[in-house]
Amino acid sequence: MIDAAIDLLAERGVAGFSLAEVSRRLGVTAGAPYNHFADREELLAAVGVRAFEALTAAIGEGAAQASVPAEQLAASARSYIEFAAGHRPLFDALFGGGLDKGRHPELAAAAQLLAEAFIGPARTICDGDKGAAEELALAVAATAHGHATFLLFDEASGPDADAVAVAAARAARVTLALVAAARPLSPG
Amino acid sequence: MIDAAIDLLAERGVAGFSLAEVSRRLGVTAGAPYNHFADREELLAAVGVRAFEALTAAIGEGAAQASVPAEQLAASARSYIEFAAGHRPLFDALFGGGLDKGRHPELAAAAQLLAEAFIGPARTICDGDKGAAEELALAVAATAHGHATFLLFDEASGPDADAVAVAAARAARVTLALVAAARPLSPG
DNA sequence: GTCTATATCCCGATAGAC
DNA sequence: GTCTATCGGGATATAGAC
Repeated sequence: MIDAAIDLLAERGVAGFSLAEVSRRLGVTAGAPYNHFADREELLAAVGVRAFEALTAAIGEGAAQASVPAEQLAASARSYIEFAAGHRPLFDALFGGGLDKGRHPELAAAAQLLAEAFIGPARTICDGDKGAAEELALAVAATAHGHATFLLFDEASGPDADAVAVAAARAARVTLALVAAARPLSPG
Repeated sequence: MIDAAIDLLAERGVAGFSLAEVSRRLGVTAGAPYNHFADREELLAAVGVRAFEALTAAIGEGAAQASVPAEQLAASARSYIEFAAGHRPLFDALFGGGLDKGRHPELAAAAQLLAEAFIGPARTICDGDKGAAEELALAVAATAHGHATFLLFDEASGPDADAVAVAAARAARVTLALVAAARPLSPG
């Protein structure tokens, strides 16, 4: 059922997402989902958890292709943007404001895992300084998110492959600059 | 009428935004707005233009409080985050995906003005190199946007003033790092 | 040219059958 | 414990009156 919800969200976006339509696709009547989820918001949260997991996985795969922490972060930023471009409705759903982290702890946990995907390499870079590592990780994630958002805004209808590549490259470049700034004493 | 729409958006968010409710507040019937706007999306776009203008103005006011370009950019980043925290529904509406820039050129123009608010100081910093200036501006804006988004996500219900200040300070710090990276040859 | 009245559709949620 | 049938509410958009 969550799968059907994801498909629907991917097709119609968060606005066109309704329990009734999910039911229709599953071949049941409109009220059936209420036995499995309290309301529309709860199903959305479940989808959000899946989306966070998918994004985290994409980040991880990107990072795995590099060996040095700085490049891992840069690859993560690239993956972040590619994910946003490739799974736009899910991405919108995550940060579009429809989800309330406070009411759904599982969502907070999934978001935390995403954050840690950035914190891992950052910790190595800022070896020892935990606060600096978290700030670097946040800065890199924020950079990736911002570039992703602006890309989606510019390419409102259909993401152009070239534009995605440009945005990803930019974010990676900025990431390396942030890494360099975070360890001014190490060899660049 | 746009004013009423803005008020409604500010109260109920983009999801609870409907032409019917706007009509109700104006004391007219549900179909009246269709003589002034083709459909719901068109009114939303008009509100989006206003929101972009307000954000651009806030950025400008922030920048005006500083004299040196690097500090102007940092102040702009702070203002960006404070605007997001202070006018959350409008901010969500801008980047929540409900707006199609392609179908509403006025929206693209308003977004362009916002971009230029960042490009101005960046141009001074990257004196001469236009490409570098635009890239720096984009990086700063992306950083501000990312920090703002994560702040709103964390503080889902009611933005805490301290959290806003922390996020704003972080974004400003990152901005200064980006400026420093953009002109490695100038005195820091 | 501006609004009212109306038609049509769809959604969320509850109460009750299998 | 899972679904069907249904109620009530509200939104979009059109057709027609002032």
